[in-house]
Amino acid sequence: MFFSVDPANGLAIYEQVVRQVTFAVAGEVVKPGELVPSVREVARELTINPNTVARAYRQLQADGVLEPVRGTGLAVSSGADGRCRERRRQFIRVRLHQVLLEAKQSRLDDRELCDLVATELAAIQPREA
Amino acid sequence: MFFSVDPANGLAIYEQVVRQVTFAVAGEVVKPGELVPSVREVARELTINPNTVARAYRQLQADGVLEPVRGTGLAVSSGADGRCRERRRQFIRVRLHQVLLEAKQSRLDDRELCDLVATELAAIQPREA
Amino acid sequence: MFFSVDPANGLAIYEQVVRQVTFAVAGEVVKPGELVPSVREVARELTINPNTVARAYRQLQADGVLEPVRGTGLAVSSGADGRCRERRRQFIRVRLHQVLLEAKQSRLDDRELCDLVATELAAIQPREA
Amino acid sequence: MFFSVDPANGLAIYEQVVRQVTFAVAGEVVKPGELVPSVREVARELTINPNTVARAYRQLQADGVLEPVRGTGLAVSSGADGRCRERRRQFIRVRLHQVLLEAKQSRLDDRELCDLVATELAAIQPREA
DNA sequence: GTGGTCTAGACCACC
DNA sequence: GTGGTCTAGACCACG
Repeated sequence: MFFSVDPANGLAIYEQVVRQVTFAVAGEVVKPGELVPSVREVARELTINPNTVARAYRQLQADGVLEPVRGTGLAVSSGADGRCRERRRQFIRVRLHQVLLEAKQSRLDDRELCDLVATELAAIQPREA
Repeated sequence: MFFSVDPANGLAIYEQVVRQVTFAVAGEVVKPGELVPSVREVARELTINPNTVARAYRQLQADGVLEPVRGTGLAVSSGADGRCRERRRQFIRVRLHQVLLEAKQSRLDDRELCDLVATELAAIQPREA
Repeated sequence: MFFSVDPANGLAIYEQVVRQVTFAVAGEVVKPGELVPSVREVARELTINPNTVARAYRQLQADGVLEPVRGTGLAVSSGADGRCRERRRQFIRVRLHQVLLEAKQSRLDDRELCDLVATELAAIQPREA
Repeated sequence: MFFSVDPANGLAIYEQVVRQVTFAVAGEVVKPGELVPSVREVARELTINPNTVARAYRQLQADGVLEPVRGTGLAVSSGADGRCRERRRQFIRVRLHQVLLEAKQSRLDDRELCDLVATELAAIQPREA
């Protein structure tokens, strides 16, 4: 299993699944043509409702990330990796923009904001000379 | 009026009001002891329901940011500015952490991530040397 | 001035004034026939709205505790001391009953309740061999 | 249903619900992990508005007494029993203190006060040796 | 089915 | 005028 969810996250569980799968494809943890775990398996593994997984997979099909293989399961669509990378980039970009804009609009001091960004960037990247 | 809301933001309107007021106090747009606009005034101004504003103001009282002045209105509590600044810092910090961690976990390339951060930081800051 | 109010008490200010005067009469701090401070004086002293004091005095007249002395002010009614003592007794009795009943209904342990009562009784009475 | 409300109590209905639930948890009528009756069920049972119940439950979440189980309902938080017991104790203690102090300050005779306390304590306790 | 949110409109006490 | 409370009814996302 290449993803997990946090039920007490505030975000909808099915959305967490959608994003996790999208990012897994973007990061080439699963490649086009490979099968993703079945709805039942994911539900059992994460102890969430199968309906919730089904809903996520339904949206991923609508997104063109997954496609059904008759009688076998769901596979990552060909070319989905590129699209997922773009989606990941957009996602990160928008969220970054939001938080930085919000900080600026709240009249947070420039220096304090830069400090925060630097600190958090460093915290994320364990090794960085 | 020192704040506004976006009804189609995804976030609850009352939460937007709570945050806006908190940030306004943090940025010293309103200072301790000063009255905030009345429930009805805010509701009229933002064309939202008075109950929604009342709910936000109620939470701000629970947060120790506002306090009632009987028959007069709600005023910023003394010492609320410091607490609001801390709350603002925490808020920004957590959101930054979330998005950066998410980027890292999705195996986004370090260089691409840094480019994004630099770009968005520049976009936020009007003056660019 | 033989009483005070706490604006941030939750209870209405005018009710606090009513009760304080009633209890002052019951405790013979002011006796029948004596004048109570004027509306303006009380308002100035407690820095509350004169309307609020007037309202309290109005109710005290309706209660038969105060009566107007033409051109002079308001005086404690004759016989008001007895009535105020009875009112005070009732008031305390009812409030005691409420809190004890509530404690019992919430399944608070008998022993813990008795401890609380004893402790608070002792705290009230500074000297008690 | 392990609680009830009195609409004409002076206290806000939602506050009565908050207190009843808190005391029920303190008295182990409901235990951590167990679900509390749904908003709609309580509203139907007590014939009050669902919004009023929702408001009480919202505050209980803020108090850390209840926590949402997505799509299932609200459950008593783990460790809430201890906190609720402490809160119950504080609540009773403060109310006792208020009424006793008030009695003392109104110069009520010590003997009369003790009589009142003894009488009401006896009235509360069914068994009387 | 669950809780969460919002709107609309009403009544209250207080100043 | 102010905030506080309650009711009524609607829509949403989630499981």
